[in-house]
Amino acid sequence: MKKQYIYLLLLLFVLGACTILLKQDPAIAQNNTNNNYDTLAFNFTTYQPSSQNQVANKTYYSLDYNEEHEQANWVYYLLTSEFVNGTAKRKDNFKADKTITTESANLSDYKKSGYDRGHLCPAADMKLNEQAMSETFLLSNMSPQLPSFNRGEWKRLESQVRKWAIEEDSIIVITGPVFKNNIAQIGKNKVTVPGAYYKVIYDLTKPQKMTAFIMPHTKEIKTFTNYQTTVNKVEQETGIDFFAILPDELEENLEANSSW
DNA sequence: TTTAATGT
Repeated sequence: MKKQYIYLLLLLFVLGACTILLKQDPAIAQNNTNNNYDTLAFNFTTYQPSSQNQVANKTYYSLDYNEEHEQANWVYYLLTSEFVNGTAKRKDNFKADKTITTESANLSDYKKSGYDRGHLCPAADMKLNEQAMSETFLLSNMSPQLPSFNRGEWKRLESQVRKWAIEEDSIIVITGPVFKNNIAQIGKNKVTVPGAYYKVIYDLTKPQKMTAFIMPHTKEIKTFTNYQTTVNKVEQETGIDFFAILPDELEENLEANSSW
């Protein structure tokens, strides 16, 4: 009888140790639980960028809402092959984000503005399930984009990011506007039409690497590869601090290079 | 092709 208790205690101890070990790196630990997508739900704040305004957490991504410009400073999410290869279909159910305390932009702001409701987190990155897809249509995830930009070179960059997610298994993606040389303001809420957009990509698997893009928001534009840059450059342009949790030396090294 | 949207 006593021996059985000892074995039971031993088993519990081992299980406990395993749980603690798996929890050490949330983003990677989640990736190991292939069949439970709820753990991919956005409960990792480890690599969240510095916030300037209201952070709103969605199920599969989070964003920092900038009331002055009526759009996010950044959207941030983990992109895996499961998200890219999902089967959820677009429903184009654009809607205001009622969780934004200062109120998000609304549908009439964009109506007949001549600008697309451009997704910051693309709908095609959230094919995992209906809820994931639906949450990308919140107006807090939108930025007014020239149709030629949104459906052209920016779209091609978004496709490339999805290819990287499949190649690398999982990557962290951060996307947002650069509020410099802004083009216009649209609607009653005066939604800023930004002068440029950035993307920051971080592959956590070893060897770790980062890359970034800053693309001018213009009709005339070169192939997106011409706009590849470093995370440091994006920090300079936006004032956002990315991956502050990394050890300083690693952060400096990764952010100074565009090693993709 | 699908993806990303607008207008009817």
